[in-house]
Amino acid sequence: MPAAATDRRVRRTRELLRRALVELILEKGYDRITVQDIIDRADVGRSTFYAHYTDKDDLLLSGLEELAATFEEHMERHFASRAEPNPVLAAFQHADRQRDLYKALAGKRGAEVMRAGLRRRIREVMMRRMPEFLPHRDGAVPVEVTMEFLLSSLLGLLVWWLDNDVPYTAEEMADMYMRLIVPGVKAVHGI
Amino acid sequence: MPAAATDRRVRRTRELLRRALVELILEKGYDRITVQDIIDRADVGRSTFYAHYTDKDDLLLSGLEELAATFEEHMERHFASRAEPNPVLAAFQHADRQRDLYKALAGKRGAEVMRAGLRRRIREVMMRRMPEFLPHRDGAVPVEVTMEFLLSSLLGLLVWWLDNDVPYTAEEMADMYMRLIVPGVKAVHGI
Amino acid sequence: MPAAATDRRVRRTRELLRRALVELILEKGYDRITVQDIIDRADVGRSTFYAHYTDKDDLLLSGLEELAATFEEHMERHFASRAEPNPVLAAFQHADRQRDLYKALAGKRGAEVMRAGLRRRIREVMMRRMPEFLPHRDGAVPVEVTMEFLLSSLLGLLVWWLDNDVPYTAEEMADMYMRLIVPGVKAVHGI
Amino acid sequence: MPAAATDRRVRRTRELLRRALVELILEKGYDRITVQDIIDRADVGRSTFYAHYTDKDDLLLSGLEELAATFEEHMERHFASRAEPNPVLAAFQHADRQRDLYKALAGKRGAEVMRAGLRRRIREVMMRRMPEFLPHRDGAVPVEVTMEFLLSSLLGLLVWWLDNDVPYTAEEMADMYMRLIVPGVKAVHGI
DNA sequence: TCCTAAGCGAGACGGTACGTCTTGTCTTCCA
DNA sequence: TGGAAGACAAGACGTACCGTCTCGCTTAGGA
Repeated sequence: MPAAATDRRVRRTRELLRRALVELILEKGYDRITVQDIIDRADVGRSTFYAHYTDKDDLLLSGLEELAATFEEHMERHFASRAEPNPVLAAFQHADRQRDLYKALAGKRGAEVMRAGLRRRIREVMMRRMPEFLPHRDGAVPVEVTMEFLLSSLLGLLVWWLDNDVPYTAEEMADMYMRLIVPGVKAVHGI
Repeated sequence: MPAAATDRRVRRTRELLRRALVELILEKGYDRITVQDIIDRADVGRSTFYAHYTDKDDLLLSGLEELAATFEEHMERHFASRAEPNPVLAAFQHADRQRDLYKALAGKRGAEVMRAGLRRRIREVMMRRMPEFLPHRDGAVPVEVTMEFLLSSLLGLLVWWLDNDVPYTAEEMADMYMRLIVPGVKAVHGI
Repeated sequence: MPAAATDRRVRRTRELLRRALVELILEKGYDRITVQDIIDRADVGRSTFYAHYTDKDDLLLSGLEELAATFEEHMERHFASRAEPNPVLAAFQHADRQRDLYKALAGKRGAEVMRAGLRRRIREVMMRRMPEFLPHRDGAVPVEVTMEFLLSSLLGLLVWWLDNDVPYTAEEMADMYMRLIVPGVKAVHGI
Repeated sequence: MPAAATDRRVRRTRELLRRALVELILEKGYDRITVQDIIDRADVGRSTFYAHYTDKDDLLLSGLEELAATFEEHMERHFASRAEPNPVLAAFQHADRQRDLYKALAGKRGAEVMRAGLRRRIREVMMRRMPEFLPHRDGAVPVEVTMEFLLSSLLGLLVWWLDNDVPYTAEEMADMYMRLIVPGVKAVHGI
């Protein structure tokens, strides 16, 4: 079996479908898209679509994996090249450089299921890193509360910034976010 | 015209439909509900449903109006009876006393469209009140950024608290939220 | 109980409904008419309609009774005033003088149920009169066959004449019909 | 494109639908049948029905085309095999051999729209053939009147014979019909 | 003159069928 | 042998009518 060639074709088809989905989301919003729209745009047969993805949602979420992969790379470069690396800044920068993709996936034209997946992933990362910075203290706010707080405010600002094309740079957004959260977190966790 | 009797019947039917929707959301989530489910539960004819609401969404959003109305009342009582009234606390309390309704409308089984509506409403209230407390200053974070920050973190914590039945009281939640945001807002806006 | 006045009102309402139906049939055909159309045109409440008739069909068929009644009168006058009375001619004349009513009830914009009722009624009259003129003979066509033949051809010509506003007089139509059927009937029944 | 296989499937589906309709008409009459009844009986999806026919009426009328096609064949065989071919006899024979189909389509359980279509088709055939046999003469009955007369009486007798399962053979019916009409037509058109 | 019963309008309602739309499965052919 | 074409079953959608119903208003005899 010519495995290499097959792989190439499979990859191509998947790419066509993903691209079509992103375009269509930006044009009319995830909810108004039908599978028919996608396969027409990708110029692919109906059965082909279902051979690769179980769902419209499945196709969408496959985009999340892709995004996460490129974000990892971006993070590594960021940490390698900076004296004071800041993951929040890295996130805003990454989003800025792939605005359309981010808007399609996380923005208001995107799908709730996508935002939920994004949230879960970031939460997982946070759960690994946070306890180290925010040791539990008597009388302090529980770590999980602080984490939901940080998560919601970060995602809220990020999506708002993207959706409305707010004219601040990634650096400005990250800076403002930090200035808003740091004092409270310090006060509450006594660091 | 027999307006009074007709009004009474109309009100009753709408109430049946709203109640049925809330029950069903809590049972299986908004997205999996069909109009047929709703009218079966409410024991109402299909055409009757469409005589009152254009949509499943329309019915859902009518619940938001209702909620907003009862919240107004709650707020007034709260401000009348307290030495140091706190709108955030009032919100957590109101949600606590109508947990099921709030979970159905704003929770993860509810609909995105509902959360968006809720967000818009709260934003409007904030837009009227905030500028007074957060006067614009050179070098400060723009008010709109602070507002999105406060909005996202408040809604994020509220929905997380409801959805997961996190065992803190409304008072504790409001207190933790305030402790997390106040220092940052003070620092940034110099008050 | 104020019976007289009540009767008057009832009669008026029924008349309004019948008139509305006939008008609407001529305008857009029986099948495309809804009960709502009728009561709007008659300016009558929905429940009033159903208080008087069970159905659109019921209202329609009530017109048949009315028609039959006026036809009876017409026949009597016809027989009283003519040396050689001819029921076929009487029928064409009666239809001619109430063209609109006939067209609405029996024509192509009318209803099948109406034509069937008309056919049944005429058949009943024929069944009482025919055997006298067409005594059963060996080898002859059975009376019932002849009767269906006469019935179909009479109604067919009558409706065709009305629906297409064919420019022959009632007298001419009756005459042609007679000239077409008499020789055959005479030959077959040996009279 | 897999045209052959698709064609086969399409034909099969249409056949299933037609068969289901005929069965249902004979069971409960055209008017009482719903599209749901038809697709349940044919074991076909709702959308499939509407992919092939716009309507219940459309499906019904497609049966007329089918009938006309088989009638053409029957006529040719009849004319080829007989010394004195008679179209009227051919019609009665054809109906006799497909009694159920004819009863469903043209009978009293069928639809008015079907009978109207049948009438129109036969009229068209007659219009091509009649003038040749019935040349216009002064004082004679106009050809169109004679034609409506022949059409109504033929269809009337045919449908009556089918609907009531009248125990005469096709030959007897054709013979009686001819004996009833020929003398009149001869007398009137002087042939 | 008031009372009261019937006829009536208005229109909400439960129910049923419609024709449309989308989904995910399947079969068949083609490259 | 994988992908394209597209027929198909399933079932929800929003619309259109139907026949039932409840409610007050009007009206004209009989008290």
